[in-house]
Amino acid sequence: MRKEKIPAATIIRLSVYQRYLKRLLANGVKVVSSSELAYEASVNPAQLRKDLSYFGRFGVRGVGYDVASLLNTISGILGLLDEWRVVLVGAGPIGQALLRHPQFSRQGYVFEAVFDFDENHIGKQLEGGHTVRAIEDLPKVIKERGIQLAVLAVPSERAQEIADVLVESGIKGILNFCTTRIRVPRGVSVQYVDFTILLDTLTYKISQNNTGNKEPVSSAKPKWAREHSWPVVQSNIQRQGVSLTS
Amino acid sequence: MRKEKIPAATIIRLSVYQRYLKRLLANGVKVVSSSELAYEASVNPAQLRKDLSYFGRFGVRGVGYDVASLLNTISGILGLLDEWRVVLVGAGPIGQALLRHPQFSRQGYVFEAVFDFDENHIGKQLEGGHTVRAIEDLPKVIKERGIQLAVLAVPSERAQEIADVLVESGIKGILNFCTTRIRVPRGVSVQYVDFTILLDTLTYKISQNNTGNKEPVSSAKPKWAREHSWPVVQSNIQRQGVSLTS
DNA sequence: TTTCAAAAGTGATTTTTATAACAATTTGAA
DNA sequence: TTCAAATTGTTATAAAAATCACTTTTGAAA
Ligand SMILES: NC(=O)c1ccc[n+]([C@@H]2O[C@H](COP(=O)([O-])OP(=O)(O)OC[C@H]3O[C@@H](n4cnc5c(N)ncnc54)[C@H](O)[C@@H]3O)[C@@H](O)[C@H]2O)c1
Ligand SMILES: NC(=O)c1ccc[n+]([C@@H]2O[C@H](COP(=O)([O-])OP(=O)(O)OC[C@H]3O[C@@H](n4cnc5c(N)ncnc54)[C@H](O)[C@@H]3O)[C@@H](O)[C@H]2O)c1
Repeated sequence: MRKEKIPAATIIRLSVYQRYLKRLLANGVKVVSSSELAYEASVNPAQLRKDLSYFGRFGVRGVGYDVASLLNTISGILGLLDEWRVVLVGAGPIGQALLRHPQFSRQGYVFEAVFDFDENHIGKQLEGGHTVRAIEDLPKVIKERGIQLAVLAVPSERAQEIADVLVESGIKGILNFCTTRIRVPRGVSVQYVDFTILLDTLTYKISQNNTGNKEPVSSAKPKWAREHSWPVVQSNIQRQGVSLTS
Repeated sequence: MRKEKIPAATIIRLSVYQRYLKRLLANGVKVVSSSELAYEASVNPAQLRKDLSYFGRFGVRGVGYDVASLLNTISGILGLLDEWRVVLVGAGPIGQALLRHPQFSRQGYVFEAVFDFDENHIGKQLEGGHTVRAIEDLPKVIKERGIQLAVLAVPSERAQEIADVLVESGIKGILNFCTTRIRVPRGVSVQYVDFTILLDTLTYKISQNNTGNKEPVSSAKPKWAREHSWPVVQSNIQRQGVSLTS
């Protein structure tokens, strides 16, 4: 445990586990086994245990994991015990859809300020109570409030220039909805949300199936699949995006 | 070439290459080398050549790749030479942001119909000319028009039941914005667009850095990095989501 | 108590993916 | 016509990640 390099996929899975743990907690479930939780997350139970083992030992052999405590542990690992303040750049349709959504605040993310370039937007009060500010104020606000996270939802051609400003102002993580890869220095992380690429992978698979060029379907159930009423789905955590990090 | 199992990450990268090829074509660039294109996509040039080699030989040694022809080839591989009709389920903020966006039609995706449950939405004319239809019509429309792709943007609690209807009606690929994993039978593909998970990976990394628990930074430039004016970013294609497929 | 079944933790193994290295081509200039 | 530079295609190697299989621990029932 510890020291070892932790796979990026592990972090993603932790986030998925966390979500199910929240649900279990809400349902009053006290204890959960690796198989149960892994099944919910559609991963191999050994994988789940391995994922956790990078960080310590949190279960009780023969028993399972305490839901509340594991949830707390994972939240801590992900850095989610504190509130995170976020700036939104680009108050277009995507940006506004995000602002409205309760999922973020539930997870501890708070939109602290919203910026746009368009004169027609600036000063407008948005649903949810945010007022759009001029992009010129961005560096000041970030620096003064020590904000570390940004959501980038400007037109893609603007992505790099805004990213440069964000980095310059001290932002450490960018959730990028734009369809261009951006370059950031080491120490700043970027995650891409790229719908069209995901659609393309769907069309690829459908085309494959249609042309009879099927994937070698391993029709055997995975050993760890439990009996249940719906079709068994092969666990399949896939690379699903491209991320520039440094 | 061929036969071999093709990594999911390869398909994602093809989509990224395709995007840059489009841009090159628009700029009148006729020929591109693996290093140039790979650099744009932030991957290793050997990786790019390997990716292409799964499907055939498309370049000219000593010269490079013909932009127009490679673009066409990749589009063909991804199944993007034809138009794809898509149904949207859930005309909330996310759904509407998608409808409005020109990126999709540019890539050959056409929203063929929009469905919602809410009486207040049904019948409404949305920006872009779509009329919201009652969810009850969904199976009929999908079957009659032979639609294979769906975008799922309903409240997450509804995700599974709607997915079941989609599958039952003949949908082969689902782009899922909901925050629950859905189960689908073999032969149907699902891709998840899950913003909060991506934010969580950002907070994880930032927390790591803040606690001094830094990643072992390999400060050496990758060999294939070219000289240029911005900071060199280590290529880093990461697992970036969780996808259930079958 | 003792025994058994359940289930975590983890080293060993397998599988998958990425990178490197180099032979084979091609072009163009000497 | 020959040589050198550029650049692909591909095999070999390395790295990373997932899975297996076994050991240990626990709790509860006999
Ligand atoms: N908007 C975000 O920032 C965000 C972030 C994370 C996740 N998501 C997820 O994306 C999905 C959509 O987000 P949103 O903000 O547009 O959601 P929303 O809940 O505001 O809107 C969903 C729409 O679906 C419709 N609907 C409800 N039940 C339906 C049914 N049975 N059949 C058809 N339509 C139905 C509703 O009438 C509404 O118009 C949600 O699952 C949400 O959790 C959104
Ligand atoms: N909406 C989608 O379905 C979708 C799909 C794929 C990709 N994207 C990408 O997501 C991003 C945002 O999408 P959208 O539909 O909200 O975009 P949009 O272009 O409609 O809105 C972007 C907003 O950014 C503002 N803006 C422009 N220049 C700015 C600047 N220099 N500084 C600050 N603000 C600026 C604009 O005024 C506008 O309000 C785009 O990059 C788009 O390519 C969106």
